Parts: sequence; structure tokens; C-alpha cells
Amino acid sequence: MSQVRVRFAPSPTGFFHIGSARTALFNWLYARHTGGVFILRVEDTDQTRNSEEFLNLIYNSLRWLGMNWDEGPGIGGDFGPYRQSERSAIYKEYLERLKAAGRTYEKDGALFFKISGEPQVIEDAIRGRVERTEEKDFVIVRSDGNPVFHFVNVVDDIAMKVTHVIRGEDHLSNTSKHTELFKAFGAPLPIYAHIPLILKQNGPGKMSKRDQGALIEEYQNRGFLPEALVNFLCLLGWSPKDDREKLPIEEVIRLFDLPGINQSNARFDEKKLSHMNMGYLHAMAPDACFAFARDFLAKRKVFGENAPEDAYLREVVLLCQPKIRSFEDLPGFIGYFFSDDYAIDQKAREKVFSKGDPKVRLGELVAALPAADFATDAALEALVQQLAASHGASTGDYIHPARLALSGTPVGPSFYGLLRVLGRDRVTQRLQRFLATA
RNA sequence: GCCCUCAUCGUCUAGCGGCUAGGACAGCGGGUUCUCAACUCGUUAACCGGGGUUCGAUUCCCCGUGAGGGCGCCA
Repeated sequence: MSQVRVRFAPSPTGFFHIGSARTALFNWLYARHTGGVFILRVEDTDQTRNSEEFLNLIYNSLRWLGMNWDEGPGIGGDFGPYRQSERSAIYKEYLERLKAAGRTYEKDGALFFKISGEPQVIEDAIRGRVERTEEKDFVIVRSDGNPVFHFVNVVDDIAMKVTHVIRGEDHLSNTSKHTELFKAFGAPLPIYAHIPLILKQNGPGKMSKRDQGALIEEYQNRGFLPEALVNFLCLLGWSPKDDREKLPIEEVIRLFDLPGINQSNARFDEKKLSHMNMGYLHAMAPDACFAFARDFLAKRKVFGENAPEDAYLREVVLLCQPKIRSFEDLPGFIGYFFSDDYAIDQKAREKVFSKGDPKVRLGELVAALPAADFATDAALEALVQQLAASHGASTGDYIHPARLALSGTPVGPSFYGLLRVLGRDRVTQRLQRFLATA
């Protein structure tokens, strides 16, 4: 068996979306699984809708998701060029072959392909035998002289020696046009694998560029982790056949195969993606987590002119890491670490003041601060426990009002970590301010 | 309208003739003598319908129904 050659062939006529990304991913996975070649080919024959900006978006998104291509723009290869807009000489040559075989005719200024009308049968790697008969001749060159998708797509697959065509099910009905052309050129058919489509999370139909949450760029901007998005995409239409879900990409590559792909469409579920992202985020090593967070906060311009010191920011980020689902949550989660100007949640305040003597407890805590050891969470925990024991109170009697006073909110990271990271001065000052105004 | 594909919890899926139909997300309930969006334990919830084939169908076949896609001088 010769080497597997697959291609991802996007057209730069719109933003890069989830469905395209997964098609690319399945091609990439299959290439890596088989030790084959992953080709990137740009289908930019629609000159009125192409844009260089969209093309760059595709390159960037593929790289961000970790899908490196072996042949294609920027890399080269033996079967280039890899942009269809630069391959007109090749199309002309193939067109001549069709003309010479008497398989074309002109009408209304456009060039039509004469179909055979024979039933076209493919053995789809995912769906099995699929038969369809093409009924009408179709245009292969527009009246403006530009060849159309069906023609260039097949010509390039022949010329680039593509062995497996892995694409969305929306192309299944088009396949009879393509096999007609392959046969007209006397070329062997590739192995087809039509993967199920991704349906929009709400409402009918497949996901499109216009749908909420459809764009890859959006997840990048929102601080999602590419590994999480890739893992999620792998599970949309494919599974390892056991109960594992969070899988390293190497493991997916090892297990991935065409017959293991589902036949039915899958609905996109952002909640599950969010959960997957959280799993990856919580597992990040401290250095990586901090680096990602700092970069993300800078892009978001969260601190404006006054960027905090790295050492302090790092403590804050690592303290909050186990509590957030996405870096997107970070700005709203850490504000009070960097500003004394935060609002006190009124509901939480009522709850705190509804029982016991919160002001007395806070007073005791403030009094203990000058001698407290702020070096470790454990030392601070011991302090609060000692305080509680000696005053016949519970640790919660200190923690709840103190958390509210220090952060304004009833939810947040570990309390002792909160004390440690804020530090003695901030804690003292904030508690005193709270007591003075409460 | 014609053609193609698909059909297990709300969602993603495991199952490839005999299972108490499993897992995950979401939901719900409890725990966590520090909250919680984190963690943890538990729990609700599914084989689209009708015919066959078979000793036996979620599983195989047919017909409905439903869902999705294609039928461009878009890709």
C-alpha cells in the first residue's frame, strides 16, 4: 500500500469555523495515524469572494490548533503550487484532455461536461456502499473563463495523488459528479470518507459561520486552550470506544481510524467544551498557566497602564487556577487583588450580618494580624483555628465576614491563600476599613 | 419536487443477536467543621413507530416517521 495522502481544502471566503476545523482535524489525524502526508490546498477560485485576510485566518487557526501541514502554502512540496489561483496551466492541460476525448461542449459561453449517466458507486469508508446516478451535464468552466469547484477539486486530487478524500457529508451527493470526472480522466478513484456534520446547538440545520460559537478565532480570543478545543472536536463524531474522554493528542493519533467515525450528525455543545477546557486548564503546569494568563490579560488590556508585578500576578493566577473554567473567567475573578475599589455584595453582606457577631470576630482577627505568619496557607489556617478555639467560635465565623470584607464577594479562591497572597498590609487595611464603615 | 445520508438519556457517546443498556456534559440532591463557578458522592433520564427474520432483537431486513444534506456559471 502506497503512502496515504490526504488534503484539507478550504476556501478563504469566510471566517474559519468549527466544522471546517474538524474536517481538517480528521484529515490531519488520519495522516498522522498512517504516517501519511497532510496537504493544505487553498481553493480560491471564487475571485469575487476571496480575501487574503480570511486566508491568513485559516493559516493562523490551523497553527494554533497544532495542525501542521506537510505540503502546502509556505511549506512547498512536489505537487505545487498549492493555491488554485496559481494552477491555471494545470487546469488548462486537463481541460484539453477532456476536450480531446469529446467530453465537453459549449453552451451560453460556459463549458459543460458530458456525463456518462452510469450509476456511480463508491465504497465510503464510513458509510459503506453508496450509489447515486448523476443526471445532468454540469458546468466545469464559467463563461468568464474560470473553472468551477467540481472540476478543479478533482483535477487537483488527481494531480496531487490524493489517496483519501475525507470531507463533510454535505459533499456526499456531489461525489457522483466527481467520480464521473475521475473516470473521464482514466484516474483511479480515491477512497472516500464522508464525515457527519456538526449541527448548531440551538435550532435546525448545520452549523454555519454565522452561528453563535462557530468561529475558531472566537475561542482563541476568549482564552480557550487549543488542546481542549482539539480534544472536544475529536469527540464530535469519533470516540476511543472506551470511557475515556480527556485524551492526549498522541493517544488519539494512535487510535484514530476511518471506520471508527460515526455516521450521524452531532450537535455542538458549548457546555461540554467548557468542561473540557476546565480540565485542561486545571492540569496546566504553574509556569505555563501563568504565562498564558499574563498573555491573555495583556491582550484584554485588563490592567491598562499599570501592569502588576509578575511575582504578585503569578501568585494570584495560581491561587485562582483551580477555580476557573476558562481564562475568560479570570478578569472578573481577580479584580480585587489589584484594586481596593471593589463593591461589597449586598446579599452576601446581609447573610453575614444575619447571625453571630461578625464585627467582633473581625476585630479579633485584626488584632491577631501583626504577629501572624503569612508565609504559608497552613500557618494562616492554624491561626484562624486557634482564634476560633479561644473565643468559642467556628472558623466560618471569621472566614465568611473576612472574605466579604477582603474581596466584596462570597465566592473566591481558598481563604487562607487569599490572605497569604493579599499580604498582611492589604488584609489589615481592608479589614479596618470594612469595620469602620460597616 | 427529485436524490443521498442518518436515527440509544436534553447533549456527546459505548453497545456490533441474549447486558440490571455503560460513561461524560448539563440537571437535581448530599458532602466538603472556608465560600464557590472548584472538588467529591449520589441521582433523574434513552434504544422513534410498525412490520418482518430469529428460540431471542437496541443490534439484521423492509416500510413509515423524524432529522440532516445535495440538486448554482458558490465552495
